[in-house]
Amino acid sequence: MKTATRKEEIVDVASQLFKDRGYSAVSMRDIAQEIGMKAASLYNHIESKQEILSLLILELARNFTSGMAEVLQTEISPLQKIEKLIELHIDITVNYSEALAALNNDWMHLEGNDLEEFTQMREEYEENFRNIIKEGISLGQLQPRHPEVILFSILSTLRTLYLWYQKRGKLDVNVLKKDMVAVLLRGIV
Amino acid sequence: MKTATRKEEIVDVASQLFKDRGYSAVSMRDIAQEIGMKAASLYNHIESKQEILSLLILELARNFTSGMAEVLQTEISPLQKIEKLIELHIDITVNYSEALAALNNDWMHLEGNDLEEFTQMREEYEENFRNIIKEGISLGQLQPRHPEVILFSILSTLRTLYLWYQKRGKLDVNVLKKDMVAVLLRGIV
DNA sequence: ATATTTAACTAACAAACGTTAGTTTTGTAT
DNA sequence: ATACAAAACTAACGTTTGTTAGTTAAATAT
Repeated sequence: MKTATRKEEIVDVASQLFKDRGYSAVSMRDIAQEIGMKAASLYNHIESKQEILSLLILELARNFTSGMAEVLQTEISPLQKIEKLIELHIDITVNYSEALAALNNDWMHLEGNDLEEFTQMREEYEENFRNIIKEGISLGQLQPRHPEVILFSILSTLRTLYLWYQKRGKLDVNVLKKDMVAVLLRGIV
Repeated sequence: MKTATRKEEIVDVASQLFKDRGYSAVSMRDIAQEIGMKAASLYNHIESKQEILSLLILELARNFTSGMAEVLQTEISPLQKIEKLIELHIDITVNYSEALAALNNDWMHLEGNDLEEFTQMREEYEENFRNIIKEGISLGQLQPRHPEVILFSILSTLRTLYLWYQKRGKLDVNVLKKDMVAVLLRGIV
């Protein structure tokens, strides 16, 4: 992937290292070396190591939030909304798998307002998802099981999809969407 | 939980900190302070920070391996084997949720032989699980979908269950087992 | 060509890291 | 009471950490 600016390149390279080793185990010297410069030079483009993490995670979180907003304002059934959300996760996974790793594993290393903003977005996202599930149960479209269990089983699969998509990365995106929707909604038996 | 020896207490306290912040972000001084001693004193009981991680992860991994072995040698159908494995994961989650976090998030910080041993156990476990799924498909007990997708959707849910079990930790274990089996096997629609 | 900005560099900082050495306290057995 | 072992302590080590200051090279504008 060609990165336009140097700042974007730094964030991009950092995200790959974060995915493999985690935020705390990656030093500024590691990032610099991977690019081919000295650590001090990074600071001509970014403010701090924190800023890299913040850029990675918050940008992606806003992506999820706006995707959810779009689904919510579409006039379709709860079941169709869930399908749309599954597709949203898959699209994001395919395009931002490195940043997704940081979001999943290193969000707790955000500081101050960034941390607050993230956790709030995450809570809201889950709450919206939960409400869709509850509505689906009310309408008889979903099995009358504990909404929390349903929400968890769907989200945990979608959130860790990035780990698998790269490893067995030959699957076509549209095939993957069809299969995931089928497995998550209709089970495997 | 009462811990018999001081070594066990150190490992136990460390596992809680690792769960919240990750291995690399937790210092020996953090662990010591939580217990109420100085960092240097830890070395009267353990060899290194690495040893703590290794004890946590490898012990748990062997737990999964022996659980899988037990399921494999039982003469039941593939579907029933999958149910047994779901219950195995839930039992382990309930009893070792802190160590599970380390296993999931910090295994890559294992070194040398420990890292090799872990990755091999993990590969074998997944391979065994995959074979059970394939057999289930052959027998017509499971939908004829890509085994990889089925394996992934089940494992990703079970592996991150520890994140949810504590947050909404009021659910009875047996209820949880029933619900998870139902959701994972028969879907939600 | 000259001046100005951009982005690299070297050197160094103070703090935190895992760990070791040597010493003192604590608990137990005789 | 004395001797011994276990487990705490203080002090310090050599590295590594994120980051700053000051300087030089490269690119751009006038």
